[in-house]
Amino acid sequence: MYSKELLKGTIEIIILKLLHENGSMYGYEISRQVKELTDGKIIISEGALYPALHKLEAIGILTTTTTLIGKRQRKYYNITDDGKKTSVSKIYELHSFFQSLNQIMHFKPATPDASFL
Amino acid sequence: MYSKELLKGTIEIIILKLLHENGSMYGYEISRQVKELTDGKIIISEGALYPALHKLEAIGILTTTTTLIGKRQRKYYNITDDGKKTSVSKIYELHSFFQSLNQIMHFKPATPDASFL
DNA sequence: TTAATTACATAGGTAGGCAAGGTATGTTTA
DNA sequence: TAAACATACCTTGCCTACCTATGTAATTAA
Repeated sequence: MYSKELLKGTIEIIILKLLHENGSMYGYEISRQVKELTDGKIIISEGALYPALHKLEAIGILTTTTTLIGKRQRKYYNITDDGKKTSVSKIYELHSFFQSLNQIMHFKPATPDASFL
Repeated sequence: MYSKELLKGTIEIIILKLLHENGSMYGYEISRQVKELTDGKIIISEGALYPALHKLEAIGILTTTTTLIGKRQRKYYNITDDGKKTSVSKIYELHSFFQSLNQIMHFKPATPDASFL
């Protein structure tokens, strides 16, 4: 696992990115998918995930629909049109930040690339 | 300027990277150089910079030598051998984190690259 | 002579994320 | 059949890195 500080500010963007791609997901599914996509290297804890989802719902970025699978509830988070716009701008911001950081870190040649949407 | 949260966890790494490259710098110089390298897009505030430098000094990553320029003091921070090791591992960690994030964000093709040292 | 820049520093507040805990159902395995 | 693990939701309390604001003081430019 990485230094806990690095993840700050990125969790919300990760959530929005996944929801933008998939339209609708439930909390546990999001946490699983992040773990799977990163080979277990990025783990979003529940104490970070659920408060973040609730906040995004509260500000109208997400809506929820709850269903029952057997007796167990499952709460789907759906991204709104507003959320999609927010998602795009946040992803863009993260990408720009990376490029700025690269000007210091020289991780790789700065190849402008906007294929992330 | 970027979301303040994104910078979290990276300030220390930025400081170590610059000091590893230049051997010795003073606080104000570091803040200027970060601003210049990133075209003003990344600003390290003094309230973040000086506490970070003091912390790194306290744990033996940096040493200091104070000189006088006219009547004004200037405090140079020098990176120790221990600091160089820390620097390398932190930079590597940041690079790995970026690669993991890319597996979610698809910013660009994941081209393994270790030319950042 | 006033403003901007250089150069250091600290105090107080914010907020995101973590650790830990709680509740409950479903499934596997020993 | 019992224990262990996985699924699925959630909250509280705490940490700490960072920001804003403020302070001091010398130097330089307008």
